[in-house]
Amino acid sequence: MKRDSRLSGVLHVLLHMAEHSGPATSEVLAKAMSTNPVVIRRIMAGLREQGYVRSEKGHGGGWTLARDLAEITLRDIYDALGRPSLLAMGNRTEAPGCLVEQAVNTALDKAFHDAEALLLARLGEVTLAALSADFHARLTARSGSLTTEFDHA
Amino acid sequence: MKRDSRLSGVLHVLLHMAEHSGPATSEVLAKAMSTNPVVIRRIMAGLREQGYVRSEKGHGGGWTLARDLAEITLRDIYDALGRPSLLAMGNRTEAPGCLVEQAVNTALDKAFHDAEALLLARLGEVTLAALSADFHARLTARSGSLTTEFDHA
DNA sequence: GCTTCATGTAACTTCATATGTTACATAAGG
DNA sequence: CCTTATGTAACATATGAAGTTACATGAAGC
Repeated sequence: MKRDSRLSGVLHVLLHMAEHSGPATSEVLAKAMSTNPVVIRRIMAGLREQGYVRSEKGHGGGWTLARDLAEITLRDIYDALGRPSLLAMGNRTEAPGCLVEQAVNTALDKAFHDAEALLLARLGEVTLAALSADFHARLTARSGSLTTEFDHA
Repeated sequence: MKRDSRLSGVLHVLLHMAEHSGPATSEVLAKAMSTNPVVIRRIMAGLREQGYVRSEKGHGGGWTLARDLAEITLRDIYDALGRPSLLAMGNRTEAPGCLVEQAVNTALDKAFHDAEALLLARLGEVTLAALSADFHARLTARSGSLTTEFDHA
């Protein structure tokens, strides 16, 4: 199962934007994420609709945060991405009339639902500000300069 | 994200085997699951190695349960399948040296790990016997005959 | 023995989807 | 009006589950 890394990617981008003064272009963010500018725009489009970021065209344009990091939880970002399925496993739906399948699916669904609920609750507890604070803690722990550590490549 | 339905499929097959007197051939199980016999064999191969089922070739051959349903939990089956990833979401690993990515991944990993642990715990609480009991309860609730309800098609 | 029925397995195709790329339209500075 | 940026469609690629075909292996019945 290939795992969806969009949530991880978006959070990465948003934190980089927070460290960036002024609008950050898709190209700059793409370089930092070793990906393509179009991928950045595609991911950010959903966030813009939800009001988490703003975009501006033309000279001096790019992406800026529209809210304080303390107001955004990981759950918010997950929702803004369209709530992609969290679990890699699902039920067969070939024969929903089969009572055996119903028994199996009912049991699995319960376990799956509980796990999803816990995960969503955990994501709701963490703000981007907390992640940013963790980042800065790691930064000082390494005693490196911001610009140096900021580079990926 | 396409979801892996092997666990659901295997449980379905095992419960059908429990209702089946004598060895069930891959072809019979495949028909009940509306899939291909080879898919059945592929999935069952792992279970055989773990001692949950036996297979016999030739006339009168097929698959039989090697243990009591009460001794097998959903977690056991999950393990026998090779513990495929439970979560559909993962971390980017493009720039593991990036402190921003480290902060993001640490937070996500924690949430993911908690959810996985809960799910595995839940799976460990449910035995195949419990699922079978649920199936039989549904059967009597519908007041149908076993042979009729057993058919998918 | 030989035929038949079944599993065992490799190799291939198909399908879904995240990800990456190209191309071009649109809008805002200068 | 040229440059810079986003916006988006269209296409390409990669991965992995699921399905299929083909053939080998082994056990029962004749």
